[in-house]
Amino acid sequence: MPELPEVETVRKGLAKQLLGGAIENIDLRREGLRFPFPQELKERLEGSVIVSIDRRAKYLLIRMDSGFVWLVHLGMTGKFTLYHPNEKPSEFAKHDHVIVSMKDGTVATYNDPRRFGYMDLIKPDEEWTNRHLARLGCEPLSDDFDTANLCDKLKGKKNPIKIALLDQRIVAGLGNIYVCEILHRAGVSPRRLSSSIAGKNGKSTKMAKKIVDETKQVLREAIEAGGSTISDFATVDGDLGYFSHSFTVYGRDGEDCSKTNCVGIVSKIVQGGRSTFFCSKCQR
DNA sequence: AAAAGCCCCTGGACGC
DNA sequence: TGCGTCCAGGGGCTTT
Repeated sequence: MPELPEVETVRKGLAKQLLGGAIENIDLRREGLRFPFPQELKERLEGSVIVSIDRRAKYLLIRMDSGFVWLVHLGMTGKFTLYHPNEKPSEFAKHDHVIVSMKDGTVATYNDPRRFGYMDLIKPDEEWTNRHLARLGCEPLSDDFDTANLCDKLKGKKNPIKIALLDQRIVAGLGNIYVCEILHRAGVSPRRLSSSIAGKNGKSTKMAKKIVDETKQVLREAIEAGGSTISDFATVDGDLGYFSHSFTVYGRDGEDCSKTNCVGIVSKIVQGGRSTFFCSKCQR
């Protein structure tokens, strides 16, 4: 469930408490999540010190002093919960699959009912060849993601823009909710062909610029709000985010379009097997 | 090569 | 209260 802003919120929460700490023990309470846990995950991480916690797209990259990187994807329902040394849980909850015990007594549990999450262990200097990271497009909040970059990626594409923006090779970190919101803010129909947004002869379109601008804007707002919440996402501290109240189209089918002067009604369609919410009046 | 479809999994909401 | 059905924010993999 977590999209980029939520993962960013989790990253900050984890970093705040775990940075500089040494991992004493990792308890893998099942064989794996979506994929089996890497063979050496436990032994390579135990005893290591966490030197930084970064985010790439929706992945958490927990970097060790040994040069190894612990990659974590939260899937749809992955959640970390942190316990201070003096508030260790007496027993573990259902779906607590990974328990990380730090030398200072801090405990982090990874809970994931649907087990769509996954973990990988990246050897030193092998980040750029990792199967999850190698083909990712640029970070939407970086300067690399601009109108020219987007148009270049969309050039000649015959799929709907909604599908393209969900493709992590085009731009990395957007999910279903934020793509709906971005297209609504940008006034672009989710059904519009990607190639029509790319423009012709290297000339970009106003729609592409709107999409880029609104992408950065909505992500910044959501990160600011501490990530959004729908049903079962909580930040690493257990606090809920409030950005979900700011969704203008997601989950609002049947409601009046919230755009000033627009008299449309939000509708719900299915694209690529997933729900798209949009206003056919102001999104063209 | 690109696009479309399938699948992994549990739980909550809803209808009867 | 107890079913059955549908749906969920992701992405890797296979098929066309």
